[in-house]
This record gives sequence, structure tokens and C-alpha cells, in this order.
Amino acid sequence: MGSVLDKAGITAAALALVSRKGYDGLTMAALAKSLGVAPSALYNHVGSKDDVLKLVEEDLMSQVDSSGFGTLPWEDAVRKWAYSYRDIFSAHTPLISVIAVLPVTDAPQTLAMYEAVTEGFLRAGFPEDRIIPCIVALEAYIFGAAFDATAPADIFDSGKLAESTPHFTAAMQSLGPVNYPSDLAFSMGLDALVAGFGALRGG
Amino acid sequence: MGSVLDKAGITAAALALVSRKGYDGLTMAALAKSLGVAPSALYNHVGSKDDVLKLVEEDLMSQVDSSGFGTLPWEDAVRKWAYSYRDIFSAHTPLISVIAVLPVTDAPQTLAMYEAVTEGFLRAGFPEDRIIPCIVALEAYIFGAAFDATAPADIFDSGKLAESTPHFTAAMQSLGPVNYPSDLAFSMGLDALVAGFGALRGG
DNA sequence: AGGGATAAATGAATGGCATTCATTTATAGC
DNA sequence: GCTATAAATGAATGCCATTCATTTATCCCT
Repeated sequence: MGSVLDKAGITAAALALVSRKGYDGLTMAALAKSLGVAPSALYNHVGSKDDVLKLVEEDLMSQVDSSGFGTLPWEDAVRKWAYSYRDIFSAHTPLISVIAVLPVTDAPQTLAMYEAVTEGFLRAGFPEDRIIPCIVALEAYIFGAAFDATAPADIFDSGKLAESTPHFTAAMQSLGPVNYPSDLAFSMGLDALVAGFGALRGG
Repeated sequence: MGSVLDKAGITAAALALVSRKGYDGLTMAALAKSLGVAPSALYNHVGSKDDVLKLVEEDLMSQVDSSGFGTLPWEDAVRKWAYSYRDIFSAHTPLISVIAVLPVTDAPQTLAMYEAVTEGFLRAGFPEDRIIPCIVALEAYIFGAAFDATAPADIFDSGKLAESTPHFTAAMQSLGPVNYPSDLAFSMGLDALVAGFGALRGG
């Protein structure tokens, strides 16, 4: 029986739904409706809602830009990769809790990204046994920064408690009109990680 | 009417429930039951379940160890703070998605932590306008690493796709028996951040 | 061409969830 | 002792993911 539904279609519909209604709007019922089908029909193709999230994750991973590792100096390639990774997942933070703990087995796009990055590190002269820890640390930073990027601008407003936190409040004010420096912070931390890890390269 | 319930009691009960049953077990019904009360009674004291999570967060924040900033050299104080912060939130990752986006207004413990850290950075000679970005970057790293710490050991098992990811698979094997180097990665990244940010200090 | 296996879609039902609300209960202040 | 008010109750609501028995349509084999 030729089915109306398949994983590619479900993935595309889920992505479209998320971009229209956000992750709160991504329910099995709404997803089914957008595909013109009963909710229970989805379960012939995915085992659970978490499976749908995995499909979405795989699609997003394939959009992360690892292309710099073939062409650019290592520092620039890492930066390009990290910015692209963060920008993509800033719009999909609800996935992070799922991904971060999700085995990579049977996730070809995700594995392909790791392979490209690992190869780039090898070519840059990293000792083999330092590469995975570097990637893990960078990923942790990227995921954390993705949350920051979606935070409200006034997240650090100390309000009526300002008097009891004078140094913090002054440090906030010294930033000027920008009161949540998520982009500056990301760039500073990334510079530090790139510099620190870059020193691990052998001749 | 002297009430059986108050915010301190709700917070304590929520923490106990989480440590017994995990965050899946933290439902308004279960929380009410553990307090010997009807679920609807909770709504006289908190506006929503998110409010309960905020109470828990505040309690956890007060446990983060910022004490090193008074006594230790800046590098050691940051490390101590970061490890304590990560260890606490590793056991509470479902809070991270909430916290990361939560305004700090009316969160005295959280603000107190920021104040202590800011003061430590000032004492160490940081320019005032660099402190908040450094803290934001460190926090992003810590939150991301907290997710890592709970990941299953075989998260990077490439399975049957191993042949198509030779460099990644080899890099994994070079780690030896440990196949998810969350602690090594955390320490390496933290070293890089501490070194990179430390260089921002003025005379 | 026909018939049986099978993949896919349906609709109804289930159980859990946060939250609301009208009502009752008990306390504190005058 | 009366009244205003804070707090607790229990029933109801609406949303959610998921299950299952049943129906529908297609493919393959003879």
C-alpha cells in the first residue's frame, strides 16, 4: 500500500509546524492535521513523539556548516562551524535537552558532521586522543550559548534588589544600552576555547 | 488561617520528590500528595508549576559555591565555582531550559551568586565591562556541560555506520576504555576559558 | 484474474497532566 | 460573637501522547 506518509514528509511537516507555531505547537494532533491524517496514523511510521524530534534533529544537523574544515585554516573553520551550529539550535532549544543525551547511533547526518569535524582536527595536527574531548567541550559551549541567544533582553534586570547587588548592577550598567551581551559573550568564549585548544596541536 | 503550606515547605517537598522520583515524577498531583493536600491547594501559594521550578532553582543557586572568590586566587575560585555549579545542575538538567531564559528579578539567591562572582572578578582586576560577558560565557559552558554529565556512556557509539566515519571512530577508540569523556572535556574547556579570560585582567 | 497476506489509516478510548472554580472550612481581628 | 479573609477541597475542563480493534487499500503469488 503506497502510503501518504513517510519519514521525510513527517520531518518536513514537523519543521514547518515548528516554524509557524513553535515547539508548543508541535503536538502529534497538530502534526497529523497538517498532514491531513489521523493522529494515530503517525504511529505506523514513528514510535513516539521523541522519534519525531530525532527526525527534526537529524535534519538540522545536516544544515550545520562543517565545510570550512576542508578549505579554511583550523581556527576559522571552527569558528564558522560553531556559529552555524549555535544559530541553528538557537531556534530549536527544546531539542537540546533531547539531543544532548541522545545516542548518535543510526543518526547518519549527526555522525557525518562529527566525521567532518574530526577530520579537520586531524588535518590541523591534533593528537587523536584529544579530538573528542575538544569537540565535546565545544558542543557543550554551543548548546549553552544557544539558550542564551533566546533569552529576553532584560533577563539580568536586578529590579528592586539592585541595592543589594551593587557590583553586579554596576557591571551591567557599564555595558551601555545593550543589556544582554549574548553575542559578545559567545565570541569571547569561543576565542578563548579556540586559542586554548589550538595550543594542543603538534608540529 | 495558619496554613499547612508555604513556599519553603513546597520547595523542600519538590526537592525531595525530585530526588526520589526524578523530574518526571514532579507533578502537581504528586507534590500535593507528598504535602498531604489537594492539588488545587498549591495554587493558593504558587501561580503555576513553573513557579515551583523557580523555587527549586533558587534553592539550588544558593548551594553553588562562590566562596572561593573571597579567599583563593581568581583561577582557582573560578574553577571551584564552575565545578560546583555544574555538579549541582547535572542532577537538575530539566531546570536548565527554564533558568536560562528566566529573568533574574526577584531571585535573590541567584542575584547573590552573580554579585559574589562579579566582585571576585573586580578584585582580580577585570575591566568592569568585560565581567558580565565572561560570566555569561562561563555559564553557557557550565549549562552545556551539565547535560553532558548525564549522557549515557555509549552516546558516541557509531554502530553499523562506523565504516563511513573512520576518523571519528578511530578518535573514539583512542580514548581507551572511557568512551564518553565528559569530565576530561569539562576540565579542558574550563582551562581554556580561564586562561583566555584571565588575560583580560589589567595590572 | 483472484485471493490472501500485509502495510497503512481510522476513530474511539485511556490515563495522565496542569489548571480553574464554586464551595466549604477555619482562623484572625474587631 | 460576628465578619472578613485566607486556605483547602473536590469536581470539572481541556489538552496531551499513546493504544487498539477495525477497516481499507495495495502488493504478490498462483
